[in-house]
Amino acid sequence: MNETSALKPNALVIDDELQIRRLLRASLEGNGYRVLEAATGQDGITQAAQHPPDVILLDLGLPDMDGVAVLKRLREWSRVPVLVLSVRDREEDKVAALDNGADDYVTKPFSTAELLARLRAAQRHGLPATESPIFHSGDLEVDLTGRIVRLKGQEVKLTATEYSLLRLFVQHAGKVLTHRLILKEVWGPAYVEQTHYLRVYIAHLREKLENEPSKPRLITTEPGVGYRLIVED
Amino acid sequence: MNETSALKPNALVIDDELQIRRLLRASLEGNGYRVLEAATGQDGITQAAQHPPDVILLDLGLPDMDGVAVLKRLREWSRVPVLVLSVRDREEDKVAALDNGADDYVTKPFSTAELLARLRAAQRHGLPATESPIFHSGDLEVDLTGRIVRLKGQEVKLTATEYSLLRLFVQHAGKVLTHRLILKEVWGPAYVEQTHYLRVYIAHLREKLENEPSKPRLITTEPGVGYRLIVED
DNA sequence: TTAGCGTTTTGATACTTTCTTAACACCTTC
DNA sequence: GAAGGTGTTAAGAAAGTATCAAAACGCTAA
Repeated sequence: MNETSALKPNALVIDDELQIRRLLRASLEGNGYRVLEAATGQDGITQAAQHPPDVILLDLGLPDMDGVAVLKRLREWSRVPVLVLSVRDREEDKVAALDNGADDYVTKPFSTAELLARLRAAQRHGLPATESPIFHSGDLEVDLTGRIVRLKGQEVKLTATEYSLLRLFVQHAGKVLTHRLILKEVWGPAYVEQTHYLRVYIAHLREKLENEPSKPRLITTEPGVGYRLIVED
Repeated sequence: MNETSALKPNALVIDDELQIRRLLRASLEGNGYRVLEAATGQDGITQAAQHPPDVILLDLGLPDMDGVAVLKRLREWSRVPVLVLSVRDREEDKVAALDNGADDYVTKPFSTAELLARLRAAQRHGLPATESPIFHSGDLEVDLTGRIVRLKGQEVKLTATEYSLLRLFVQHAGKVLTHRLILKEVWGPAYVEQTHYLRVYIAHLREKLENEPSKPRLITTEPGVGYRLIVED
């Protein structure tokens, strides 16, 4: 039974020097990041827009535009953590970068371990300490981060398997999920033929979540295909 | 962001050297901060709890306790931005501080302008200004700043492990915590498989905190998944 | 250094919940 | 009314959980 795997964070490296990019790619990939690269400020902005990264490493000495200008442009629409890398150690450069939205300023040459630690610190700022997103449909409420299911405000107890089935439906709310897909996601690839498991557990969920389990309104059957979670509101 | 901080942010300086405190006070007051001071780690923690500051400047070389220990204690209940000041320039000191929740690490001697800019950057991560650091649920009361647990007003003595387990629950009150997560946080990553530890200590907590330990209402079991602290009121 | 004490770790066993399987009823379509 | 897919129920098997208690550990004070 598989868990939702924590995805690798994406880091975007904006630096014109190939050597630095290589060094950073090696360090970052060795520490669980997926790395995107841009050699110019313009390209960096474009990439950040197309594939929003979890953190940006920005060199100040770019060929096409000033690093602080890149930062300003980014900050017009994004709050992604930005760690500035620079050979310049002048106070006013640091102040300018930090006051224009940089989360940290690291002077080259830098120690890899320190850089990674500062990166982790910067990433913490990215995550807002907000409430968890809650899925609603009719009387049903599902808090995916708290693993809490409520019906008309009242908590419903689900077993591990029931919950992981419901979570799959919530993650694809409104869409038809085929038997095979559900079995693969909830029980694992070896179980794609065991459609009777699915029937038993769909019955359990309906028993616990539907007003009239024999007339399901929440989890509907798509005969010959699969099931679907209906979204109301 | 709280009202006062919009006008004059409070900065708490934790440093044993009078000279440094004077220097920082001058710089900070000259730039619109209201300054509080503490000469020891213990006093710093107390002051932070009593007058929640908007930002903390923490020296690592304190006489009474290790700076990182102060940081850890603060992070048990507060997310206030902390800027570490230190004469130590060693990589492992920086990594330790940053990974234990510091927002930035500045090596002495520092440039005042840079320090102020880093301070502004740290403050931008502006975290929800101080909720009450005392948690309540039913008869239970947990004071995270003083590490005090009360039941119907009466203090309950918990061992170090019991407290750190309870603290984890309080910090994620209402949410289901998986066995693995709890074991990783309380015992360390090497113990994620030792679910037996967890059972024993959950039993201890229930024995000390529940009315009827065999019918737990406070710490509930989510079979096959983990445990959860129930929030009442 | 050692004795004593509270805490942590380990082990054994009883207990509870969930999973798996199977048997059968049902409904819809041809 | 047969056939295929679907729904319901229940029981044993398996997995996970609670509890008690003893052993090992580590700290403090004599």
